[in-house]
Amino acid sequence: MNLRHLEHLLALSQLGSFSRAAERMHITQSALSRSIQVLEDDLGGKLIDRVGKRNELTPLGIAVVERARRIAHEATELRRSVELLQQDIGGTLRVGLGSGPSALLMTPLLQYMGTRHPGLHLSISRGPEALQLAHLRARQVDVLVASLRGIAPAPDLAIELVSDLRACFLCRTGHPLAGQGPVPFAALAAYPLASTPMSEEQARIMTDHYGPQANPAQAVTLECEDLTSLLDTVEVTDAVFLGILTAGRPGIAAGRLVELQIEPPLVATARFGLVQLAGRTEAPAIRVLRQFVSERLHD
Amino acid sequence: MNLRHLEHLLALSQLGSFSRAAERMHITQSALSRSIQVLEDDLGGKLIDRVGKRNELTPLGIAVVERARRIAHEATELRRSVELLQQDIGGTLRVGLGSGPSALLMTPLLQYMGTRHPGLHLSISRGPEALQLAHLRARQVDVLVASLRGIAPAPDLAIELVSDLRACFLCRTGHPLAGQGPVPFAALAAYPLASTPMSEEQARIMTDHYGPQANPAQAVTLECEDLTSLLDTVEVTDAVFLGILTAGRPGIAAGRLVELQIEPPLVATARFGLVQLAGRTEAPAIRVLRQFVSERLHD
DNA sequence: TAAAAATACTCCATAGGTATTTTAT
DNA sequence: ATAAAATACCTATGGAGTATTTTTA
Repeated sequence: MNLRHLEHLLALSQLGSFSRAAERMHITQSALSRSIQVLEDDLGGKLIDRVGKRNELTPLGIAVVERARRIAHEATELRRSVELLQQDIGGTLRVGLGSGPSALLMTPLLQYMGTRHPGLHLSISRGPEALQLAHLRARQVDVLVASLRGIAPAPDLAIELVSDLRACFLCRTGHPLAGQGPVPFAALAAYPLASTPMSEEQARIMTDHYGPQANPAQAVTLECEDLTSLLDTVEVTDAVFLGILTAGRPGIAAGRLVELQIEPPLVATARFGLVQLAGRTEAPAIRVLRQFVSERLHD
Repeated sequence: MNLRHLEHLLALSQLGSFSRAAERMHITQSALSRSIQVLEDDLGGKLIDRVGKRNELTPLGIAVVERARRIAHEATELRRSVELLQQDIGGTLRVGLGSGPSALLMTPLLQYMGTRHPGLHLSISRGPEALQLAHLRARQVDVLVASLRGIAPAPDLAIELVSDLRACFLCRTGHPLAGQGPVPFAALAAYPLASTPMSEEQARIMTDHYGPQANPAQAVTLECEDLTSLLDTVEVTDAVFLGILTAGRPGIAAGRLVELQIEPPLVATARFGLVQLAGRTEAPAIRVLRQFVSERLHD
C-alpha cells in the first residue's frame, strides 16, 4: 500500500471509470488498472465492483476510501505546510530578546510580523541573557537577539553579529553642557546619568576611557531597562543619556535631543546579533528576523 | 514522498539514530540514510540535523514529523479496519427485512448481533417489499431478508433461497377440530382464520388447493403482521392460524398448540431468502447474517 | 580510535508504457 | 460493434543490499 495507490483509488471512486481516473492521474488506463489490483491484493479483498461501464465501490472499498481520503488530505497538507514553511509564510518562530534588543525591537517586531508576515506564529520571550541562553539550549526558543558582549563564545553556539551600534552621550537641546564643544567626562558629574543596565564588558570600556569614576555602578544614577522612558526623562530634565545613538534618533530628528561631545570621545559600540545553536538548521523564518533586525538596527 | 519514507522519518525521530531506526524498519543503515535523503530532496529542505551521534529534527523536520505521525496512524488504522471488516468483527451491515422475516427474526437478530458480534454496526429497516427493493437498488441497504414469493427475479438482483419453511394450520390444543383426524377445508369456515398478509402467489396456492373460497382476501378474518400476536390469539380462542409451522414451534412444544390436519393436506412452503444486487461484492458481515438466518429458519 | 553516517556499486522488484485481448453494453 | 477494462510483455526507476569511505565524539 502506497500513497499513490490510495490516490488512484480515490480518483477511481470519484470518476467511476478507470480510463478517466487514469487520465486524471496522468498514467495509462492499464497502469491504473494494475495499481488497483495491487491494492486489492495487498488489502486482501475487492475494492471495486466492475459492473461494466459503471464501477462501484464494494463495502470494503467504501471503508478504504473513507480512510484513504483522510490520508491523502493529510499528505497534501504536509506538502502545503512544507511549502509555507520554506517561503517564510508559515510555521512558528520563537525568539528570545535580550534587554537591549527588547527595548529597541519588541514592539516594532510584533507590528512588523503582524502586518508583513501574518501567517507566521511569533513567540517572543524576554529576560536575562543567562536564562535566554538556557532556553536556547533547551530548544525552547529558536534564536536569541541579544547584545553579544554579554555572551561568551561557546562551541555549541552560532553567534552572528548583525549590527554594531555606536554608543554616545545625549542630552536635551537646551542643556547647559550642549553646544559648547567637547567637555571632559568629569563635567557630567553635576548631572544625573541615565542608562540601561550594562554588562561587565561595557563597564570595562567606560573605565578604560574615563577612569574608575566612570564605572557605571557609581556613575549611572538613573538605570532602567526601558529606553523610551529614559529618553523621555532626558528630554525634560538635565539628565544625560548614555547609550545607543540609534535609540535617540527620533528625539534628535525632532530637535529635542543633541549629542554631547565628550573629551576624549567615546569609542564604543553595542554589538547586537543573533545567537543560535551551532550545527542546527535554522528555521526558515529566521531569515525574516535577521532582515528585520539588520534593517532596524543601524546608525 | 511515500508512506515508507514517512515511517522511516518517524522511526529516526523517535530513536535518534540511523542505525537503530534502520534496525526497527528491518532495513540496513545505508538504506535508511538514503531514504531520509530522498525525502529531504523531495520536500526541499533538511529534516535532520546530523550532530554526530545525536540526530535532531530541524524546524522543518518537526513540522513534517507532526503530520507524518498522523498519516502513519491513519494508514495503520486503515489496515486494521480492513482486517476487522474481513473478519466480520467490524463494519456496517444494513439489512432490510420483509414482513415475514421481520416477525420471525428482528428481535433475535438484534440480540444475536449485540451479543455475538458487538463490533458490527447493524441497521435494520422494515417495510413493504417494494420499498425495500427500491432501497436495495439505491444502495440504502446492503441486503434484504424476505419471502421470495413476492419478489420477481430480475437481472440486477441476486436472489438466494436460504430456507424453505412448511406452511400449516395450527389451533389451540382443546380446539373442537383438534385431534379428530383430517378435516375438510370447509370445516374451517366456522372459525376465524388468522394469518399474516399473503402475497399474490401465496393466495394462488391456497385457491389451487382448496378452491375459490380459500382466497385469503375472503377466508382470512384476522390479518396482522405480528406473528406473536396472532399466535397468542389463537392459543386462547377458537381461531385457526395459517402460516409457518416454525412460528408455532414454541406453542406446540409447550402443548398449547397443535397442527390441524386438513384434507387435502396443504403442500406449501414459505420461501425465505436473501436478496442482493447482482454482480456486487457482498459485505463480509453478510456471511454472519446468512448463517444466522439459516440457523433460525428451519422446520 | 571506534562508532555512526554517507557514499559507491550492484541487483531486482515494481510502476509504468505499448500493444493486444477480453468483456460488457 | 464499440468502448472499457484486463492482460502480456518490455523498460526504467527506485529501493535495498554489500562493501567502503568519511565523519565525529
